[in-house]
Amino acid sequence: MLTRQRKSLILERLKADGQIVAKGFALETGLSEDTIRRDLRELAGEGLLQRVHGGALPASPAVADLSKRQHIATDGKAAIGRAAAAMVRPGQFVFLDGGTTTAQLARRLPHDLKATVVTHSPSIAVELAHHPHVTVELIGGRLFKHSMVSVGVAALEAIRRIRPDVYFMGVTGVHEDYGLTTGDPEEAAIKRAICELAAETVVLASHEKLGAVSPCIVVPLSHVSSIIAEGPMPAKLDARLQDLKVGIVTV
Amino acid sequence: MLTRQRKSLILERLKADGQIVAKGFALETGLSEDTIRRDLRELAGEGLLQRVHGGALPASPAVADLSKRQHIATDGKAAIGRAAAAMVRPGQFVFLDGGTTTAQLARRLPHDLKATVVTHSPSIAVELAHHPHVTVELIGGRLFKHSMVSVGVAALEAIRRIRPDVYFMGVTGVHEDYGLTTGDPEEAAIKRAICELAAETVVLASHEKLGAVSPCIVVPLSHVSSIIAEGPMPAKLDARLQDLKVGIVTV
DNA sequence: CTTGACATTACACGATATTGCACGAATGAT
DNA sequence: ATCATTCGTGCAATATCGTGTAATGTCAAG
Repeated sequence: MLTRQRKSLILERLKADGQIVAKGFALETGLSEDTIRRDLRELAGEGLLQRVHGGALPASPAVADLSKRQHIATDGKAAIGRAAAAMVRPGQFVFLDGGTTTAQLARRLPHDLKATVVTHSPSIAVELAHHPHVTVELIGGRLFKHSMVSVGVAALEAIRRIRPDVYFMGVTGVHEDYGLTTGDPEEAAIKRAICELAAETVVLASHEKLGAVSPCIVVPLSHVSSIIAEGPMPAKLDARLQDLKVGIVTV
Repeated sequence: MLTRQRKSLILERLKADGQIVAKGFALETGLSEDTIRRDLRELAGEGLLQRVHGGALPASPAVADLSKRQHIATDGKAAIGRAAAAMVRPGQFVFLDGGTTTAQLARRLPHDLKATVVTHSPSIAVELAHHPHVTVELIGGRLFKHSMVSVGVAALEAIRRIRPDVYFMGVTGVHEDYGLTTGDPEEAAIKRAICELAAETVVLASHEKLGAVSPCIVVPLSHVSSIIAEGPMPAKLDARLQDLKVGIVTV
């Protein structure tokens, strides 16, 4: 990777996330920490960003407006995204769910990854536009604005035609008895369909989802291959997952 | 290999990949690194690319992502967007093309408008998420990242099932003889399909598009109901449009 | 056909830039 | 106060750059 590209990548990320963590960024990009640190120092010298211990912040503190702050995902979601991104193998055919956590995943995919990503979320698609070697396949349908995903029969029909290697699913509840749940019945149906077609299903769950239950059941826990969760797993849920031989990754 | 060929090969590759690595390119082409470097230096001298250590990057930050381009929308595009937004009637079934101009349209739609908007562009869909009473229908397909629109057979198939009241089309060329043109054949085909299905087609053209021609023909001017253009219309084009009874709105 | 002017290319080499590593200093967390 | 990170600097290894030079190829005039 060329120096210039690296630097613009850093600035881009900085604008998107509102921060850069030197070590994390080095890991994501596969570059050495030294190089990243050097770049950060130089960019700071040019006044393009503000160097801080551990990473960097945008040069102008004005960027800290409220709308952007909302977009800054919690550290937990970022960590989940990073862990999930690391699971994607080159050449795979991946289905990405909608939601802020999966958006983090999309952003964290290695910059040089060659793969095909299918999604029913326009915001995820926009996110993936920056990845030069990722082919994006968009699932159409009626847009459910709350979650920013396509739903309805058109979406279902399009989904039925694909067989993803792995489905990264976002949910609002992961419960030992009720399984995976979400708030909208249409969305639940779509998730269910994808889950049944995908060879593997990986669930991304930030802390508040663990042990929680939402109105609509997606699938029981037995349909899940792995779960990437934030923080400590509640004992009951953990036991249940172990029982079902579901892979557990905590970040 | 001739110098000219080499140079155009370099520029072509640069446009496709967004970067050139001197050593790698030399290896691929079987040419010596010196030659490549010389070419790069010369091209940089002509301002056709940007020389960096290790290779070269595109001269214009035109490759800068669409989101950036949207934010620097010209006043003209904003005005076109506003005029077009005013044409939308409540309850209509509208197809919105991708592109920066149509993004302006989406942003300018009255906040209380009740209508259905179909689009094959995820960025337009994201834009429309803020409109509480607009139902959004997304057309899926393979994502053509340059323009951020779905293309391919899947997109075409989905489009064939709808009959929009009005199609707001963006193009890169509006010419008295060649009609409407754009840069990508797939995209042109999609535009053509939508145009044929829509009851009305309204073309949005910022100033630089008037009288211009791009490689791929979409449809002749006779297929257009109205055109919303920025600034003075070239005389020939104006005459031709009048002839064909195409409505003309200048902003 | 030969010759010489000119352009292009490949190679050599010193100069410069980049990178990764080591180590002591600085920083932040416990 | 202690400890683990993170930082910054110096340094050596490597990669890349630009220039000079010789070799090769092209072309037109003689």
